[in-house]
Parts: sequence; structure tokens; C-alpha cells
Amino acid sequence: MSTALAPLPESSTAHLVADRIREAIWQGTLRPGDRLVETDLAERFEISRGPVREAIRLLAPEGLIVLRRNRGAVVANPTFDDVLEVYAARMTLGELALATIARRGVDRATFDEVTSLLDRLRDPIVQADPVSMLEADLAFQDALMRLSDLPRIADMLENSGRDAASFVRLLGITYESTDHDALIARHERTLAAIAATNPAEAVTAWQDHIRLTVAEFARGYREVDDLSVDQHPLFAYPLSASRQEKS
Amino acid sequence: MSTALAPLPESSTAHLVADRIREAIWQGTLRPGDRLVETDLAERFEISRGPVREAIRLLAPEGLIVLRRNRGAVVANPTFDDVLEVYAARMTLGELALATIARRGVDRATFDEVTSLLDRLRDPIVQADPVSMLEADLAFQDALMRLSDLPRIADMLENSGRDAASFVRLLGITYESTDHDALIARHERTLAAIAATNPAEAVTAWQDHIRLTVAEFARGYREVDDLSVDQHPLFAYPLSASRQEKS
DNA sequence: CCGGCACAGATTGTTGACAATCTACGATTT
DNA sequence: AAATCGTAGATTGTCAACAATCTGTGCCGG
Repeated sequence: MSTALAPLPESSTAHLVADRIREAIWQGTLRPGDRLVETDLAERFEISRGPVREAIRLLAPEGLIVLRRNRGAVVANPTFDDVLEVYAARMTLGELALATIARRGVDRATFDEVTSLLDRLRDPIVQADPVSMLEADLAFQDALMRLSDLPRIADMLENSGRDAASFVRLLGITYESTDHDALIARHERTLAAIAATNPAEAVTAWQDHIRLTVAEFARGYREVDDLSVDQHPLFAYPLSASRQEKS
Repeated sequence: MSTALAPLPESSTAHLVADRIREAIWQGTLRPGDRLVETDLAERFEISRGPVREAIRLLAPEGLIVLRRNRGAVVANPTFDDVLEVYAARMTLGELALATIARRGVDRATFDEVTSLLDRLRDPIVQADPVSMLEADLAFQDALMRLSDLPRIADMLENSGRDAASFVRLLGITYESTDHDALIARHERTLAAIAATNPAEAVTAWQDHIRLTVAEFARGYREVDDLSVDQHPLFAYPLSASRQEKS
């Protein structure tokens, strides 16, 4: 299996620490505005400040934490507008990636491999835990976008995905109400479009997915009541759908 | 003036070092494949390894250098495809930003401030030095995109801009042949569209700018002879131009 | 002659101590 | 009483030494 072999793990101490911190934020242990004191974290993880410092610098460009010169880092306090912005970027970049994938086509083995990642989303045990569900969903979408052979854009999408997930958690949006079956169905629609090498459909499916996701969050977010995603400037029709023409 | 007051400089030692390294790459002092040894750099800058290490980690996500676990960092060895990918991302994200700007409109003072940044591009002394020209051009485009009030997307654009500039230099593309007047004219066209709050025109102007830029690079890059940018999948018409409708 | 193994040098990863900076609180001045 | 100043504590920024890892070279057995 190409997944089992060769993808050497990216596990430096700093990365491990960064993952832990991200996890803490997703789980609600760390809340917006909380200070990240290098000394404290170093003590807690029983390592020195160096790797902790590196982990913080690793998290900063993700927008998860804010750091100010000589004053340390605090957990970001995002607004719903930040979520919208991240998803807008995610939508556009995803269109580019998916149009490229669908245009070029994917060999069967690789395609099946990505498809199989959806199984985790169907696992009741995974579905029971919002954080696991989030991770499985992101893992699938990352693998999907990697098919584009556009590594930098895939990286940006991966970052934006983590960003989005973190922001949603930080805003206290209740993700539990999500209809898992509908989510999977949307992903399957995108996959079908790719299998049919139909860029237009792939892009449309993706746009719908993003818009539905954002709309769902808007419903789950108490402080936004009058947001109609379809009319929001960043997501308004007609979108960049025309990119896939001339295939 | 809002530019003179309050924008406290982001000058940590690590950032200064990162700038120096970037500059060295732009000037050709550091070439693709060259190793970045922490000890050497620390000696040269007469500081300890800590800040140097941090600078390298700062440069890595820009794609400027590649770092492998326990094996240090080397200057990236990009291909022309990398340039295309970066510009494709830059084009899409720029469309989003510019459509937003043109849709909302910009107050006169801020607009003039950004416009005035074009003056540096007209300075013969700046035009004489490719690196200065590059920096002035990036400074203008960054300021322009910041008008969108989409800080994350502006950040991505800033990074992609530096990326693009670095890659172009690393590929040894001769930037000297650039028609400075034409470049300025393209920027002025975008500005005019914004002033007229015409999103469609702003997006189109931007697309044309990117495509012309890429085409220019393709001409300056010996090893690519049969590239016609207009037909390249990542830049093919029709593009996401439709985004700005329903203004 | 070829593949595996072990060693030495070089380089990165980590650590704890020291220096510089910031925040908060209270004293001083007007 | 309000504002300014100054000090103490906490925290980040920097450093040099140590530990772990990697690369390459030469030896050995086959």
C-alpha cells in the first residue's frame, strides 16, 4: 500500500507539541484569550522551552494563536467573519484543485485509496466524538486535494482546514448536530464527479459542500441569526464555477 | 499619516535574519541546493544558533527552502511548474480580494495612499535594480490586497508574492527585460476599476496582469519554449471572472 | 568485486542558565 | 486626586554546551 509504505512520519518534538496544543484547543481545554506561557507548557510536557517555543511558532501562521513581540502568545479569539474568510479561501482554492483533478483524471488505485478514507467517517465510534469526526473529515479532504499534484495549494487547503476547524471550536459552535450521512453524501458526489472526469460538476459539488457547511455553522452559532450564506458577498452566486469549462 | 504612525515594525532578530537570507537568495548569493548550516549562518551574523534556527523555520513555509528531519535545510530547487502553481493560487485569491474591494469601495484617503506606492515603481533608480523593483512591486500589491479587509487572504497573497519572486530568481529568469511602464499601466487599470467600484473589471484586470506576468516569465525562461499561458489549464479562460457579478 | 557493518566527523536537536523586556503595582509629585 | 515615575516579578529572547542523529569512509566477510 502506498499509504503504509514510505510516508515517513513528520514527528519532531515541536510537531508533537503543536498537535497537543491544537488538540487542547479543539477539546476546549484552551479557550480564546488564554495565554500560552512557554515555561508552563515546557513543565507540563517535561521538556525544555526550545521545542515548545518552536511549536508555538508553528501554530502561529495557522492563525490559531496570536503572538505579540516580547509578550508571548495567546489563543486566538476569532469572529464568525474569520470563519467566513477562511471558508471563502478554502472554496476558491478547492475549486482550483478539484478542477485540476477532474480535468486530468485519477488512476483507479489512488482513487480507491482516497475513497476508502470515507469509511472512517461512517464509523459510529468516530461519529460519536466530534473531534474524531473532524479529524477524519479533514484527513479525507486533505488526501483528496493532494490528488491535484499541486502541493502548495494542497498545503494551503490543509492549513485552512485546520484553521476552520479550530475557529469553529473556538466559537463554541455545536458541531454535534451535523448530519453525518449528508456530509458523506456530499463528498461522494465530488468523488463521482472526479471519477467521471467532469470538472464542472466537481467544482459545483465542492461549492455546494462549502456553502452547506458554512450555513450549518451559521445555524449552530447563536450570535449570527440573519446570515444567509447564499447572499453573502464571499459566497454569492455565480461563483468561479466557469473555471472548469474548456476542459 | 496612517503609514507613519502606529505600524510598529515587526523586527525580531529572527525576522531580520530571515530577510537577509531571502535577500541573499534574490541576489543570487545563495543558489538552489545550497545548504543552510545553522552554525555557519550564526557565525556570519555574529549571533547564536537560536534566532538563525527560528529564521529558517520562518522561511520554510514560504517554500523558499526545504528542510528534512535532522538533516538541515537547503535552498529550494523549484521548477517552472512551481511558479505556475503559485501564480494560479495568487490569481484566484487575488480575484476574491479584489472583487471584495471593488464591491465595497474604498475611501479616498486610503485609496490615494495605496496609489502613491506606485510612485516608487516609476523611480528610475528603483527601476535600475531588479531586486528593488521586485520589492516595490510586492509592497504595492500587498497594500492593495490589504484593502480587502480579509487579513488572512492578504497574508496568503503576501506569501505567494514572495514565493513567486523567489522562485523566479532561483530559476534564473531574467527579469530585466520587463516593460516597467506596461506593468504600472496594468496596476493603474486595476486601481481604476476599484475607484469605479466595478468588480468585474477589477477581476479581469487582475487576471490579465497575472497572465501577462506569467507569460513574460515564460519568455524569459529558456527551458520553457512551447508554453502558451492562455491555454494552460491553471490559467485557461473562462476563469472565475463570474464571481463579481450580482454586485 | 559486492554488500553489510562500524566508526569518525559534521550537523541538528535539546537543554538549562543568563539577559532583555514587559506588566502590574505602589510611591511620589503636582 | 490624577498622572507620572520607579521598582519587583514574571516572561520572553538569547546564548553556549551537551546529546542525538546523520553522512560518508573504510573495513570486513562473502
